[in-house]
Amino acid sequence: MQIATWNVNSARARTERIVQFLQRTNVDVLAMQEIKCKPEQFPVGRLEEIGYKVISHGLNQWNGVAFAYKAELEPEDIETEFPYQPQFKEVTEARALGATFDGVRLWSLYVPHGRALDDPHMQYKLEFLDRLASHANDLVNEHPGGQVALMGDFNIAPLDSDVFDVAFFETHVSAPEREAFSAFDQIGYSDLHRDFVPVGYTYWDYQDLRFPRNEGMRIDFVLSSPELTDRISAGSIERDERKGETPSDHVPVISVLTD
DNA sequence: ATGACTCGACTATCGAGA
Repeated sequence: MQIATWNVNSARARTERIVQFLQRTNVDVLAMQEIKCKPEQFPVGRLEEIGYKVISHGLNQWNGVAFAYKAELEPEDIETEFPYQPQFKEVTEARALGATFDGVRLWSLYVPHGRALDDPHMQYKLEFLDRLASHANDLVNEHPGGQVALMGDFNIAPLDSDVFDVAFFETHVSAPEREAFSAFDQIGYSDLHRDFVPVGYTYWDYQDLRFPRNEGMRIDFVLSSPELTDRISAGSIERDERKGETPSDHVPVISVLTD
């Protein structure tokens, strides 16, 4: 099974990009973030034409998460939030979508940005990660041998080498954020791509020629439970997806799992 | 070239992104 994650920065603006990616890679499940639409606005018909179905969760033009999956798969136990997922301004935002495919529990996740170190959004981000780690820990404790993948835009660069200039950034590289990210390692989850692609970015800002200058950030990850980590046979960052007409500012990350 | 932001929204500036 091949799974992928991609912050598409609008499902509607990126429809043909998504279609071409699915046709080119033939992935079984694609977790998407920042779909920026409600389910009734998602271009479901276009994906059905190429043999994929869609589950999406979006409240408005912000955030939004989804799965595109091969039509023959049957997702189970769909959840549009995880237990104790924090709210922002009394709203549980569309930042998490869970579904089980062929016995593998997948979460499509769009971790809050944080905005600034002293912004309330940063506390929201840290709480979101803390409660996500709690849930991830519960999943493997309650189901020993459970295969779980936390897939998405974590909005954290864990290593200095994951950004083009660590001094340029305040958020995404701070100690509290990296500590929150390392909690997943402490409960046994692994970065599924680091061994295959030790160096490389997944995001380049649209501004200031960031992509031509290769000034990016590595902030999109697949964090896997031990039993799923045992199945990984290849991983890639699809850097070429940042090229061409109207790309997302993020590129897809693909994981190949043995059967 | 991979080239100087982009998206969707109260359609015209603006919040948000990172």
